Amino acid sequence: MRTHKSWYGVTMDNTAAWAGLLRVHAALVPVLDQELQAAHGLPLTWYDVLLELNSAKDRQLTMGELGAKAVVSRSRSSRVVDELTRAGLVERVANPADGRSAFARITAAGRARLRAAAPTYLAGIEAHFTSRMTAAEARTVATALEKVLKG
Amino acid sequence: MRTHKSWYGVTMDNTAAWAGLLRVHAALVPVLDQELQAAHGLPLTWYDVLLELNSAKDRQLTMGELGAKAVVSRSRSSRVVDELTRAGLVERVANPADGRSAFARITAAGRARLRAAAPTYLAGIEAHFTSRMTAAEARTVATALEKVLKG
DNA sequence: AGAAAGTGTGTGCGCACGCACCTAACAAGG
DNA sequence: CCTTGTTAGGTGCGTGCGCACACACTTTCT
Repeated sequence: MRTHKSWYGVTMDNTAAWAGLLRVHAALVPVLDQELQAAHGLPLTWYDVLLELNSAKDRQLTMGELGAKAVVSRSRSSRVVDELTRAGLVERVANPADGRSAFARITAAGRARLRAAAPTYLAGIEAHFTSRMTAAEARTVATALEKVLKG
Repeated sequence: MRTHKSWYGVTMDNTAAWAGLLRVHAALVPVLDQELQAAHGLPLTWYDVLLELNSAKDRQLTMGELGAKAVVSRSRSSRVVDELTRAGLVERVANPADGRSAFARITAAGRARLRAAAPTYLAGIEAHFTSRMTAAEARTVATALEKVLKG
């Protein structure tokens, strides 16, 4: 140990990657969220849930699946789906195979809203994140973080 | 565009890095926070603030500086310093050069607590994050994210 | 010096979030 | 069929968080 200054600090080489992740998250999430909300009235959470539903089989997911795939928790997902339902972007549909669970399915309006908002989000990611690094670095970051998730 | 499936989704190559960052953050922060809290009664926010103060000149920082450097906002930093003061890990000391501002300075007890907690945090980062990628990848992630912050 | 503009902090307030619990519905075993 | 255990989902509740405001002090300008 103690190969670098302040061995118990996140400024150490081994932990610089993690420290950077924390800072970048803290810095960029509010910016992207506000850009998205200002341009399309969509909170980042709504976008994430809509995206997950849209890419799912039959464009629907149970609450459990949604909570597992999305960034937010299951209980939070349930409330977000409530809001999205009130906004007409998602509909709750009963699960014939299991009376306990109900699917959340994205509506046509939801898909339209998602398609409209996507360019804004992508442009924000590009402007604030991806454009600050090389393409090779972006690929490395992606593969490294995916390996972290798989573990 | 449309070089990959679902061009408006974060699963696209260009945005995979950002998507991974969001997921990894959501997955790991609660884990590391609970590990740290279970072992040393330190929330991750406390650790971050203590670390920032400890590495600052004279081991003290104004609220504005702290809010800028730490992961949390300035207003939140003020309250965290309150809690840390109550716990005896930080003390508020008046700024002779400016009557409005007051420094938050880490105490000896605070430094001891930080040094005790550090191995746990570092081990957690290693176990859940760094060990899942190669050393070269970790370096690339670190440099890429630092470039994002500098921009 | 006095007034006006600017800047650093603390704090009331509302919002987003997750945990723990509760209920309803399935599954297993007699 | 009834009982017991298990699982999915909704919801009350506490908490962490940042915004916007208020206040105190400082700086600048006349």
